[in-house]
Amino acid sequence: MKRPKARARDGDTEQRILDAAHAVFVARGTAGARMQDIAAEARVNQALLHYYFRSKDRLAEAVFHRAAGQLFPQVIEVLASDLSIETKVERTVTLELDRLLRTPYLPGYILSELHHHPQRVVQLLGTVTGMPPEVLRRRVLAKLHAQLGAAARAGTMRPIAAEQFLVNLLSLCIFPFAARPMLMALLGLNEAGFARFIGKRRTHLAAFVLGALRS
Amino acid sequence: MKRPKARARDGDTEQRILDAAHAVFVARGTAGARMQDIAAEARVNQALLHYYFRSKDRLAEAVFHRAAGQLFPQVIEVLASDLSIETKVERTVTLELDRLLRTPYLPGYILSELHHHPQRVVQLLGTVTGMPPEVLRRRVLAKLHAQLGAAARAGTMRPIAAEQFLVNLLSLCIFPFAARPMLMALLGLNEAGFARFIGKRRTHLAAFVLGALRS
DNA sequence: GTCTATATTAGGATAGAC
DNA sequence: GTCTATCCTAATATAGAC
Repeated sequence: MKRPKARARDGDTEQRILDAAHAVFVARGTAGARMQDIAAEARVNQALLHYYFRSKDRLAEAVFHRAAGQLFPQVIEVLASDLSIETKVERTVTLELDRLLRTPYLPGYILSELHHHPQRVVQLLGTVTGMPPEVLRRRVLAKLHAQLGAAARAGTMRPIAAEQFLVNLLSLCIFPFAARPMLMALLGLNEAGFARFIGKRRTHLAAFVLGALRS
Repeated sequence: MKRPKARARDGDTEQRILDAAHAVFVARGTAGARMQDIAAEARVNQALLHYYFRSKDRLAEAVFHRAAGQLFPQVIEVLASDLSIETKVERTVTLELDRLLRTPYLPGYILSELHHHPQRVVQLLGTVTGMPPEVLRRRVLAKLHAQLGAAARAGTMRPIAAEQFLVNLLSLCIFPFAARPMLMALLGLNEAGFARFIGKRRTHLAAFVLGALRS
């Protein structure tokens, strides 16, 4: 039974470092983060960060990878499933808003990282979802395309391209968090007010999107 | 007629520096940007950056301020006006998508900066719009609230909170650009493909939003 | 595995000539 | 206003003891 010195009750060191790095990278961005700050947050010294992760860059990648992994698989699962469009909309909204309310800063971090390191998008879609981008695309978009097309032909929904549908849904769920500082100022909300706003949004959004689709 | 040495045909130095700084800050973020790179891009030496802007921080603020100023006033103008809700939606969509198509990286930059420097949001709303946040809020939200309320009572639209309406509209327009690298990979688009996607979106979005509002 | 101490470079900022 | 040269701290990374 191999086990390191079992310091305090903090779980093992590598995890502690990852958690600390997550906090610092999210707050300051990869470029703005300081290894010293991460070490302090993890209550270890700087050398140990390099022992486990070799360089700041690799540590940043590890953090990004883990964060992205928490965020995407669930939604993809839902959207690629055989559920009805109505259920997909409702479930996606609930799933995403509840998830993001617990980590409201994640979208800002992910989008910021992707903006400054577009090469990470490969890692994001590939490694995180477990399938190559083309497969992911086929699974999700093809399914939506089929469902939306059928509904349109049946006359129950007005026609909409699967891509626009997908982007609309993601926009409406994610943007409020990505733009949170701006929206809080614009709408005059504090943390609690923002949470209430999202709470109302949980019921509002499904109605809004389904209303837009209904013919 | 005061005029500096009139180097090349580049406009004056301060402008050149601002433009160069814009390019570098947008690409790498404030923390990741290097003063040396900005100097090179502007074809001046590093000392001159400090002569004009005193410090990297002030230069970053100047760039952010200018960028934000290009982005917001127009939409605010439209949304606070006396135009009908329908016209506001159509005009906002067209205005925003056309504007962003010319500078698709701007939302990523602005959101990234706001995420890492939330204090800039004050500057953003205040200085950029020319009015204090509360006034801005009253002007835009009060107007929308009145219009949406009237339409709901008249039975022509289903009820919707002004805040949700505003956030929905902004989300649908801005998010695709903020998440551009991700969406391009997810949808399998190159630059041209993304532009076509947005082109279709110009007509799609107005119909989508107005469809959602119609009772 | 974890630490202290230190090497080394990078990068923002300034002095001072022109 | 613009340049060259340089200062100086901050920050990543490594060496080597324990």
